[in-house]
Amino acid sequence: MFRPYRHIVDIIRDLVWKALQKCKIDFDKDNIKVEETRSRIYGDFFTTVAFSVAKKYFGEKFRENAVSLAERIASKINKIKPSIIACVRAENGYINFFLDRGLFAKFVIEGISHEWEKYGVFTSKRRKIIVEHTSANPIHPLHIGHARNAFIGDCLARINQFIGNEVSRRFYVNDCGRQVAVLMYGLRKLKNLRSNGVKLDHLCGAVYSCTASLLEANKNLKKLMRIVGTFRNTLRKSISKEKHHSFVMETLIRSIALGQDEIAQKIKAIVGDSHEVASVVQEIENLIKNVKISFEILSSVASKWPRIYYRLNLRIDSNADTHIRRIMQRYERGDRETVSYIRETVSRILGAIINTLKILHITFDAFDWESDLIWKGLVESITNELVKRGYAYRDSETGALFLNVQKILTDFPEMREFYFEGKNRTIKIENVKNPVLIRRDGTSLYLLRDIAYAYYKLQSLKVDVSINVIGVDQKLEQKHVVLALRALGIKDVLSRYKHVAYELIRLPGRKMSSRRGQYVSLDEIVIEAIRRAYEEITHRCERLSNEQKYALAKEIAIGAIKYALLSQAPTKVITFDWKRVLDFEQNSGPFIQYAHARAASILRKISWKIPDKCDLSLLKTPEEFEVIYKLSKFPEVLEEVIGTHRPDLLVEYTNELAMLFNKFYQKHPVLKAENEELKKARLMLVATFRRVIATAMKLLGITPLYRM
RNA sequence: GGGCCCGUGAUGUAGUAGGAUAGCAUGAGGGCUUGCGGAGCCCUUUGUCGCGGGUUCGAAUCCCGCCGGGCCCA
Repeated sequence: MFRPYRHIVDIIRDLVWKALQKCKIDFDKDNIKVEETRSRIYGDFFTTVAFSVAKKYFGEKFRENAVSLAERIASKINKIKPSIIACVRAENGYINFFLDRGLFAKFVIEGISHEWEKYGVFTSKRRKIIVEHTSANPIHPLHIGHARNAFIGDCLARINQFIGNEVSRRFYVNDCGRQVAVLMYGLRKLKNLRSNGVKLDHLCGAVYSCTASLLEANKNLKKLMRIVGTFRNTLRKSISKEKHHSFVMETLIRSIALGQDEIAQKIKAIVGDSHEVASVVQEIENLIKNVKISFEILSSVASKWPRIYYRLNLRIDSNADTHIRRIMQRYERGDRETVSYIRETVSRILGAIINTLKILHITFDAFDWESDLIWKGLVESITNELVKRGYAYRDSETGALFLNVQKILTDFPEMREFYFEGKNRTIKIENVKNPVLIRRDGTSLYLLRDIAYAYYKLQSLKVDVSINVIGVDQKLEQKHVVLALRALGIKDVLSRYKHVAYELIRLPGRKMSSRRGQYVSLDEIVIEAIRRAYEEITHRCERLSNEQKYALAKEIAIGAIKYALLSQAPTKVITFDWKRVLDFEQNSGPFIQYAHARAASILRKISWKIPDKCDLSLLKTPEEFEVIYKLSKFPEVLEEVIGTHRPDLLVEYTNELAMLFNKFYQKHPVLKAENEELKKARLMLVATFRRVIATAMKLLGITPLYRM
């Protein structure tokens, strides 16, 4: 383990602490904050410890004391400092540290070359870890929302593996939900459906969207009809006194239903605005809005997949819901025919999904089927255990089985802060709502199966930590999972089960939805990106063969897509934009690949024979120093990424590193350096840079390119 | 109605365990190449850090209230 940045910070902290002691000032060493300066005019590191001390010991005359204190500390440090710190200056209460750039260069580059491809590993602890990610419903193609999930999960898995953890990448196959049953129902209605060369996940996605949209539209229509009936009665009652003709009511209903707002307004004016009438009108208007939306969706789905849509439209049953529920029940029960049909279909769709991910260099170690958890009896035993321990109860009124979150929060105080996120003063435990685990009709909810799965991962697979990349919309549900695990006796659940929440990707103006067929599929993005990259390459390198060009274009395209999606903090909502995803300019995947290729090109010219001995302390120019300084922070960045689950920090780091290298490259010749010694030292710097950025890129899942 | 997240130049963003002149990219304008690969580099331009209070020597950062967007639960 080599952590140069941290090493220097420790040295400085130690110096400051010793100086404080000499000044007879008592101050906790861990509270001495040493940071990187924002601008080099203030040196390379600084500390504000003088302010903290002044605040602690002198309330008034604060400023004077801080300033003079900083000066005293600085002069003390100057007497005892090691040679790697060139000088220490007090300015305005700040204490600034200037490195000896030559010694620093030697220290950092020698250290890195000792570790080489292992540089960046910041811990020696070995742990068994699961990273569960993507876990998309196996009924439609992946869209960019899933891509964000996959990239975050894959990056975290890669880093964990890199630092020496035993990592298992898992995909949770959600095959017991209603969605799968809906798809199966649709497929059955479309016997002998031909794929015509369409990838299976895309074909099934179309069937699913069409089926689900039709079902939703029917449901909304039925609801509307029902309420219109009620509305008539209400109106009759409230208007009869005024002896309006029923003709008026009919016209009102029709005008609302047809969206003739003006007419509706006029009639409402005549009828009058009793509360009763107003609320029913409101309800009808909402329902009509829903019906309208349903039909808009239907028309968009129909125009996308006319063949499937029209065939389905003719064949769908009026009681389709019953059929679907029956499919679910048969599957859960293990009915042989249903099982083999669903298993086979889902496996094939899953295969198509895996293919998409494989192109993006994302693979899995295991697929955990939801149905297996049920068939093995795990869900049942978890339920029994929760009941036995008194954390699940049957509600006499509703007949449903609830998870007793209130009791868990009462019994385990440490879970309160987690659940309320620090703001436990405003909410009371008795106001918390207990979630349902099993409905009255005996069907279980996702929550229960998710609890079983989480329990399985931690206890049966015996891992230290389970990292779960799941959208923020699941936040509450994930909290319930953690609470349930605590109730089941896992005491250290808070440190072992991590929900990595990421925001969803939106289409301009609306949410992405597989159910409604509104999405941009990952496959089409990949294809388009490769096409763009291929075009670009054709302009640049004419000599390459078509296969070589294609292979390069593929890696560049993948780099661009991954970069675009990983570069933003997971907490931010991304609105999808082709321009951003296909950006090959600066601050992009290809940009860092280009920097790597430039360094590789230099090294290729010396046949990769990196000088073994050279005077690294010759590397003193600002451009050289900045690259080295950035290199020294690599392990710290990885630690931060692991601690916060934020791959965007690594993306940012890599981009900055590439930028600094480009600046160095532009200004200082390497192979044509002023003298032989300097050339060797710069070659060493280039080799070290290439090594570190290659590691960083691999951790992001972006392929380092040697030519492009 | 209750809770969580986000709000930073025209656009997309970094910085939020308080610290110096708010960093970067895109866009726009100008310049650099017979080269260690120009998918690059340099310069110019654009900010009431959503709004209003408060705490502090010091606030984009912490506290309170509001506004806008997203999500979850009703």
